[in-house]
Amino acid sequence: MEKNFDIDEKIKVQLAGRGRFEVPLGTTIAALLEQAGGQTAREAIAARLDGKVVDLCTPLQEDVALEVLTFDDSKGADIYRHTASHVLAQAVKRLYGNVRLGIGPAIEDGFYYDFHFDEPLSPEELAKIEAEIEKIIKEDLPLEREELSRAEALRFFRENGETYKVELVEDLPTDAVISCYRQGDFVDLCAGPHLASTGQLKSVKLLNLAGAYWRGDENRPMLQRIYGTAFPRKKMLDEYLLRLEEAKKRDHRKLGRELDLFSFHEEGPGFPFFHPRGMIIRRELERFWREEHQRAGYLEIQTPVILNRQLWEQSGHWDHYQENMYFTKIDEGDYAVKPMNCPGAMLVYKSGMYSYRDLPLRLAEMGLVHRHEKSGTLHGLMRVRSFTQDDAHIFMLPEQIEEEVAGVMQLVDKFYRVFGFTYHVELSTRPEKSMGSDEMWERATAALHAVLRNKGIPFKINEGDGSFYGPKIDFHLRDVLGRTWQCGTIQLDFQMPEKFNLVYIGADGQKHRPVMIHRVIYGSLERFIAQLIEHYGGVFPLWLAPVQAVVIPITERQHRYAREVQACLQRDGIRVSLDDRSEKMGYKIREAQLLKIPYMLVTGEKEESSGSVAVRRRETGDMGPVALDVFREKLKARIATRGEEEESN
RNA sequence: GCCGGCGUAGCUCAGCGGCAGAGCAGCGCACUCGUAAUGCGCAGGCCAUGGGUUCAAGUCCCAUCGCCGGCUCCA
Repeated sequence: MEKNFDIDEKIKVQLAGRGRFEVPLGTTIAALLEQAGGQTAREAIAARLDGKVVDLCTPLQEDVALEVLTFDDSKGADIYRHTASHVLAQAVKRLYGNVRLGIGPAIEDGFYYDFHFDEPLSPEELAKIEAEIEKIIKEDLPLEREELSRAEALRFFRENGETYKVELVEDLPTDAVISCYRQGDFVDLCAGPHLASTGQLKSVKLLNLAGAYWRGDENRPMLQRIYGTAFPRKKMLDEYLLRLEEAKKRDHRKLGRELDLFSFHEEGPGFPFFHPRGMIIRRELERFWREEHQRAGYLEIQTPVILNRQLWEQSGHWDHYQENMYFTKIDEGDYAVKPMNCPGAMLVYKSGMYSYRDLPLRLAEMGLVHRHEKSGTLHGLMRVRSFTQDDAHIFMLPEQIEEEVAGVMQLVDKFYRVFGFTYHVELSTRPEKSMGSDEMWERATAALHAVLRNKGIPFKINEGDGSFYGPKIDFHLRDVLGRTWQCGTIQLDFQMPEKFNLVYIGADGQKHRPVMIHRVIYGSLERFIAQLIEHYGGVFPLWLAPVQAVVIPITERQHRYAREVQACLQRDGIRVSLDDRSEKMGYKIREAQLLKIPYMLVTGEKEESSGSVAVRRRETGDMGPVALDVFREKLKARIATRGEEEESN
């Protein structure tokens, strides 16, 4: 018991949602919450004290406003999982003698901890570690915060051989408060806050094992990272695991194979092969893209895949991008396979003479680029070594920046809307290493700002994350599983026009330098298709479906009629196949459902005699008979609208 | 590229020193069927590739290639 001479002194606490409390000076938050009672108090993880997040064991020293953090609060969830990561570290320390600790933060949906083991850990051992974690939770060890001096901290971690922790302490700013958290026999350097005790953890699960460079630097040692997650209720963990399973089922690599869309082969690692069904999706995406770009005033170009070395030297790629490029020789001359389309577009611009009245000039290109990606980074269609960018370069007057950027944003919005993606926007500003005058940067960044503001679009600023030639706006798609993908980007570029000495003739008859926008909407056709596959779970909307309808005759007697039905729909450009195998109708339907074909047209005796088809929809099942020409017209209309107005039948 | 794991039939997987297996898919035959799997039969393999250990190697060891989970990087 602490002796306190001011034991009678009271302080006033404003507890959010619960009103005012008066308690003795030095009362801990936990004690106050116990007194207050209620659901929130029981689920409390930490508290926000006048805006600062602190442990529940923090004593109250003055009149304050207090807010309880629970798992529902993202900060609360982080604290919960951060404590789980400490328990993981404790378990590992108990089980393995010679192990050194790296770092162990909470991340989205979970946590990890990095360890240096003498002998690599095998995945089977995760179960053992999990069991030890359970034990520590049962032990219900209180977490105690202690602050110590830099010298004390260094001595402590040096004595314990924790070289990584020593490095962390050494790198802390001189004025930093250095704190450790202790739970039983385990002490870890940590700013906190934490749960009050390990017993507050309920469902902790270790998920996988991976290598990770110390401090993310590929020149430093590689540690072993254990990933896990934690939830206050078993049910929440189960739901999360179910979501992971669901994501696995939607994996575009699996669906790509099952739906026969594309393949990869050892003969060309990272180079995708598109199959006929996959090509249909590509072509439909391109068709939509061309229609919309023509409407938006773009002109399409195509530039060569292989270009001379000198061009890449001029563009700066030779110096800055060489390790990602492929090279070849033609008649003794050095050439490179293009990793980007811009230099080609520069040459197209330079082949003409432009007046200010010709601008903006919007040159679009479905450009196939090749980039040498490190072998370990390849990932299905998401990360490949050759891909098609839906590129465009807009050459314009400086005063046209705002309008053009707004135009691109509008186009981006139209595209993502069609696929049912929501998205958020990020604005990246001038990085350390960059080119151009301050004035240019300010002007460009202000222009991007202005467009976002005028459109009332909320955005996040990524300070210093722009490209070296200009600021940019990135679009992050959110798919049906809630994952986000960086997709479209709009980059302002003052550098390329300079390097290539681009000019236009102004109203004053003098030569001026145009400004350029570099932008993509799909990003890369390959990656976008991968996203679509996962977003839709392979269930493509009618206009993208590789097979839009399948005709299913019930017996051989209807084969002739079935062929007529197929031919009738094919004449109008509908992608329709015929399943005339000697199988039962149920079997054919099952197969069509698994292939996610939008319409199954059952043709039996009744349909033949009435010139109709029995329509079965992928989503809703049997819809009953419809006259063939009525169905055909409806289907055509539905395909043409690209799902903008889904009809009921 | 780095760390760890994995490569067996088209696909999903079993076999883990002693004769290479199953289900699905495929092919053939029979069945002619009304909204998610008809039956029978037949094929299908340089067990990723190259080396080694062993009387004997999918199985153990080494190397290479590819894939998977991460790190780094990125459309």
